[in-house]
Amino acid sequence: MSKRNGLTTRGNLVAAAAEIFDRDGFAGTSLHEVCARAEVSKGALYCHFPSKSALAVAVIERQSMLWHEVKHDTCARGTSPVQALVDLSFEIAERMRIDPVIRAGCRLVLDAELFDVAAAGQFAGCVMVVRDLLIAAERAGELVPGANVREAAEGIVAELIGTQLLAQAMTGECQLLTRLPAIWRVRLRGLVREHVLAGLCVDRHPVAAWRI
Amino acid sequence: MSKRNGLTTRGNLVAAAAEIFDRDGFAGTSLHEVCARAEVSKGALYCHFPSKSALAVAVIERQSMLWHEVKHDTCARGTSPVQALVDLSFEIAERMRIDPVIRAGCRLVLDAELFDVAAAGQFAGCVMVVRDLLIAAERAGELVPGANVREAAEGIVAELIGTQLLAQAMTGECQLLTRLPAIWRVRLRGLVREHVLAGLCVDRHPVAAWRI
Amino acid sequence: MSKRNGLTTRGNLVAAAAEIFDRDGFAGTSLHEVCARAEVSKGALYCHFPSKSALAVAVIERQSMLWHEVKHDTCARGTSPVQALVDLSFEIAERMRIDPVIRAGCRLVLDAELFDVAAAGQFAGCVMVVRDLLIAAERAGELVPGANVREAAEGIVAELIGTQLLAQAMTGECQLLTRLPAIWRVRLRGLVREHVLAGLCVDRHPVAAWRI
Amino acid sequence: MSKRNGLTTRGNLVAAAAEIFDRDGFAGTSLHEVCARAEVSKGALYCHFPSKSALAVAVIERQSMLWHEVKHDTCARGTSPVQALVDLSFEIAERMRIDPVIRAGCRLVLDAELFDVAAAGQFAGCVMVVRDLLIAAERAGELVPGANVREAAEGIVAELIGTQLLAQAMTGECQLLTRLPAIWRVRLRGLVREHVLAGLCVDRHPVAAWRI
DNA sequence: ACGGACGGGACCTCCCGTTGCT
DNA sequence: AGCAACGGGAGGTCCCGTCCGT
Repeated sequence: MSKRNGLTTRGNLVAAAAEIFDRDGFAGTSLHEVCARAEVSKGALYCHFPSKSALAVAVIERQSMLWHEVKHDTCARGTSPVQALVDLSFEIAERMRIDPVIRAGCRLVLDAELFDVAAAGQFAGCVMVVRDLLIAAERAGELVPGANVREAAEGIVAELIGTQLLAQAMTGECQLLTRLPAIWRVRLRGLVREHVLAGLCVDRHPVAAWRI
Repeated sequence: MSKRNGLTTRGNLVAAAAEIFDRDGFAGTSLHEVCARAEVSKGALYCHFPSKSALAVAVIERQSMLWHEVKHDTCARGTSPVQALVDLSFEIAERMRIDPVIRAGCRLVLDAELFDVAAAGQFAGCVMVVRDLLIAAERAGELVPGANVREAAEGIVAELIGTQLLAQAMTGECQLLTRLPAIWRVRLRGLVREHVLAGLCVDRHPVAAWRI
Repeated sequence: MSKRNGLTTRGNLVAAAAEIFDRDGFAGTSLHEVCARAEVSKGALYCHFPSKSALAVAVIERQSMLWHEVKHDTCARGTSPVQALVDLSFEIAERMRIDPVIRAGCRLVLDAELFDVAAAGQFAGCVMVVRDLLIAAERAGELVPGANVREAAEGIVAELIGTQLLAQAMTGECQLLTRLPAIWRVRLRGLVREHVLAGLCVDRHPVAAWRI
Repeated sequence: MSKRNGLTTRGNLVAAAAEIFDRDGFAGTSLHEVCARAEVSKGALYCHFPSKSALAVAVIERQSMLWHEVKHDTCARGTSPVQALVDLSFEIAERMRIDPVIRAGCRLVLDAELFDVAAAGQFAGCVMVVRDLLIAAERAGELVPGANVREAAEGIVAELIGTQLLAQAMTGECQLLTRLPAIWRVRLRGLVREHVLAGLCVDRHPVAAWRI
């Protein structure tokens, strides 16, 4: 077999692990299958990760990086903060539907207390991204006075996650995307000023294709 | 060992399984440990459940029964439907904190697609309970005109679940109870009439002790 | 459930055991499946047989009884001893094809040394039946002078069994019946007098239907 | 423990498996005991054979190889084809008595329909070896005119197998060797020309020691 | 005679992590 | 860096035989 780059091997392993963690959970995942999908051998895996847990942490960390990439891409469009928040939610929903890294990360944090630290950082990062956007919106005068930014940020993320899980459990598929407009209709009422709400586009803004 | 009743053994197994499924997930749970905790042997388990999956389904089904018990108990107090809904949410939150059957059921439905049918029924039952209360509230004239009952029910359940998961992942504990007032403040705004909202008690109503 | 006769239960168990021993061998047979097929419970089985081995021995003993039944039926037709021997072989071949008791008995004697005694008696009985017919033929002057009756009897039974196994292993089915004429052509040459051989009907003589 | 060669481990496993399959049959064999006898661990076995069935198939395949080795060795002596056939039968009989691979292979093909393909190939190979020798004998003018070579080959193998099984079941030991002269006396009559038969040595020709 | 919960024990499978070798 | 063989162990399954109750 041709020699691969070390980084390539590591990346393949994380990608393969994300897919199978997403499908089978942490305890249900076999490193053998991960190696087979990444087309490397067990020895190679243990060259990069000292244990199964370390591999899972790597998946979670990669998910965290994706969070910030998404936020950066969304903000780069130059829309208003609230609009950026809505767009961000669509982007998150889309990724929860198809990106194994995101899906696996969400699942792993529920699977084991081993990952508490990583998991906390993970969700905290997500909440922080939302809160930062809300703070920016507050500074831009888009929020109603007296809005509790921290509470709102946590509530938004919680509802997104809950909706995703509920939809997945009940329909077997993820329909978070189709529920987003209704969610925002409830969420933004009482949080965003009327005139901002009127100018908001609560729909999907396709961004440029992003690599898996 | 003395001979126990078959139903007692079965109940012990479900209770023990709920605790360990809750702690370790489906794939991470060892039937050996379940048997040890229930103080029965592997053979006895095999008498009642043909497989690990069947045991998990039994846990989920028992959770569904608890849902309806909770609803029944809550409605039996004779309060208004909206108040019953709020009280119900506190009851659910409390059980999510301490009742292994409820916790395990919530976790199992995320663990395997094997349980899709059971899981769908499970969450569907929960949504249905909420929706029934909302419909009763609508008939009692407690809701604002034009309220989308179905959407609201799904949104409420989704936010409760998401909040629970988020709190658990970030803090290691479940703090759904402390977040409920804030959740209802957002949720009921625009759904329930002002005068009803004013008379609402958004706090915990301890019910009679319930057996595990 | 209606009360069954004790003997009926025992007979059902032997019949069910024969089918499954035939299919799965001794070690591969589950008493659970035997009980299910016989529509009795484990307790009932252990009322009649103290162990799995005892059940197998009962199957073998029943097979021995069938051997002698077959011989009796065949001799009752009043043909010459050599003709009776040929007819008997067809009857044996037919039963090896469809009678679970015979098939299971043949298989069990190869499965465990636990049954050595029973097995020896089993095959010895079969050889004895053949030898008795050969002795009768010798007395009737149908054999060539100097024929070794004992050797011939063992050889005949050995070839029948070997042919059965070979055919079964190679074709997945038992074609002993179709090979019998060729076997007898070789076997009887040098054993039976020419004029007897000329009058012999080497073909299947269907006897009256026999119960399973 | 010191690292062994992969092929050595595999060979040890097949040899150990042959012994225990021979003694206990397929279903009655414990892979734990196989591993203990081969002095390898379960994991090592799993590296070479994905399942118990695969291990059994490997035993059968090795037996097939032994068949052809035996034929090759026998023919290499340069005797006449019929003499080679007789010598081959003694070799087979000897191996059936002491070679676990041969014994296990014979037993496995009766144990499970899983091995139908392997079993068919196994016995077909044995029949083919005999038939090839008979064809060579026919070309050498050693057979009587009109001899049915195919029928004779199958009959010979069938009688050898049947005799082996019968002797084993009745006496607990294998006495095929002692019965071979009598078998050949019957078998070769009417198949081989008189003058060839006269010069035949129907006795054991010890070959060079062969490795297990 | 019969039913079925029950005990305890292996069975095969398969997994995680290590080790010598390339 | 990467690999195949390997070690040890535990998991789920299922089985045989017992025991109480009917």
